[in-house]
Amino acid sequence: MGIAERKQRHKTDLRDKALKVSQKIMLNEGLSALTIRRVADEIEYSPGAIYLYFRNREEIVRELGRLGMETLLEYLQRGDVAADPAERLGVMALNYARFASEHTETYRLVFMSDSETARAVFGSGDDKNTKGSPGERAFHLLVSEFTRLRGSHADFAELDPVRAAETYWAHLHGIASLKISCSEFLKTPVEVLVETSVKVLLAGIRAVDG
Amino acid sequence: MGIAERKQRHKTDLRDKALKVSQKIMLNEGLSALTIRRVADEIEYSPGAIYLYFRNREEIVRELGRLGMETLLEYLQRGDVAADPAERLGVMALNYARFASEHTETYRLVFMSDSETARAVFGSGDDKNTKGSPGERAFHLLVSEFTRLRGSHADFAELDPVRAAETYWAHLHGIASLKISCSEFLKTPVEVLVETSVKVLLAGIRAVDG
DNA sequence: GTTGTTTATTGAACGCTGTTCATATTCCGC
DNA sequence: GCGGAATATGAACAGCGTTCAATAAACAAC
Repeated sequence: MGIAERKQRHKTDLRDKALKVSQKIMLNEGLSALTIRRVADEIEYSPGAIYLYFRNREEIVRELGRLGMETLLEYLQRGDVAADPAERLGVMALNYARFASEHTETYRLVFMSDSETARAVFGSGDDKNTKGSPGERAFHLLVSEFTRLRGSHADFAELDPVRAAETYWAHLHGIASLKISCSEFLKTPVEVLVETSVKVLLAGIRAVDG
Repeated sequence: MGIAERKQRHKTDLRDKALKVSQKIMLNEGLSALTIRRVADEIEYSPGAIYLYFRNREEIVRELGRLGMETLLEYLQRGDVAADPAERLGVMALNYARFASEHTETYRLVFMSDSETARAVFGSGDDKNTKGSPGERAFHLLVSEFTRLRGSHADFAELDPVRAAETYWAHLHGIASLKISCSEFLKTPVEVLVETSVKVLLAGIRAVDG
């Protein structure tokens, strides 16, 4: 049945093309420029054809969110260069901030718009992806790093890895998103803020939980 | 010249009414339900009339942001009940989180939408309001509390109040906004997260800057 | 190769949005 | 009462997401 296959391939090809175009539009002109008619124009189909591949605009946005989250995951994984868990957490923090500043529109889309989008990224997808959603995997990176930290330093013996990871992430997200939505509010450069925050947080966790 | 006054009063009355209605709509049905036609309907005027009182929809949203920020300011000022600076910072943090959860839509509008809105809230308004914008005043509350903390505890002698306030705010914002946009991501209840974060941050600041 | 059926695609339409503007109405000083 | 200014309207424009009857294309069967 090569025919059915070919048709299926054509269909997913078109879907991918639409997705790629959508991402290009979002990155270049912002999420508000991402309209059904615009995507249809770009792939040289009629607006209605988009609905053969996506339930609605929201589904496109959600997919872009997932794609973005995969990228964030890659950024975080580059923290592996360091040997010490604490140092790795520092590198991850800086990479997190770098992702936010280099992919502002994506970051906005995933973390600062309606909760439906976030759910698509963090929710354990229906697919039998055993590794979990990109959001879960990213969060797990932090958790396991804090677990490692607990094991390697006696000062952190009482640390709760999940709690610590949530605190860590929330803090990074606070810096990154404040910079995006209230750019002139934070006078201190983001890198400086992140670096000192990492120090403060680790010192604080050690003092409180240790 | 009673007539001109009356007309002016009528004009500002109508503007206020439109603003009040707009706020009601936003709070009850979300920002997306706030449309020009809807506001016009509610105050029983034609859609075009709105543009006699506001330059555009954005101006309405910005005003709602300012109003919301005034409320946040009130929430923060209730931290005055405590005597100790550190304790006051703790109360303020909890009140901040409470504001975000009780005025989710407003919080979203001010801190999680386009930077123009935030600029209206944080930017030193053109008006000769000597006390500064509500955003600046709110931030100043934190700064002065950290200044007080520095003066009252030898442990915090080297603390930079502005830097500390930024870190503090960013962290609170991180928790509040993550809870809003990725509600199921944070497993730990917000109050718990805020309380432990306050401890961690203060301990961390003491350890690093002290 | 022609037919019949299924699938893919279209283009017009609906109801909504913010915004503008010529028109109409209302009000005020004279 | 009259002229001019302020105020208000309602239709219009261009755009949006989305739906759907009508059409075109692709295929299977004969």
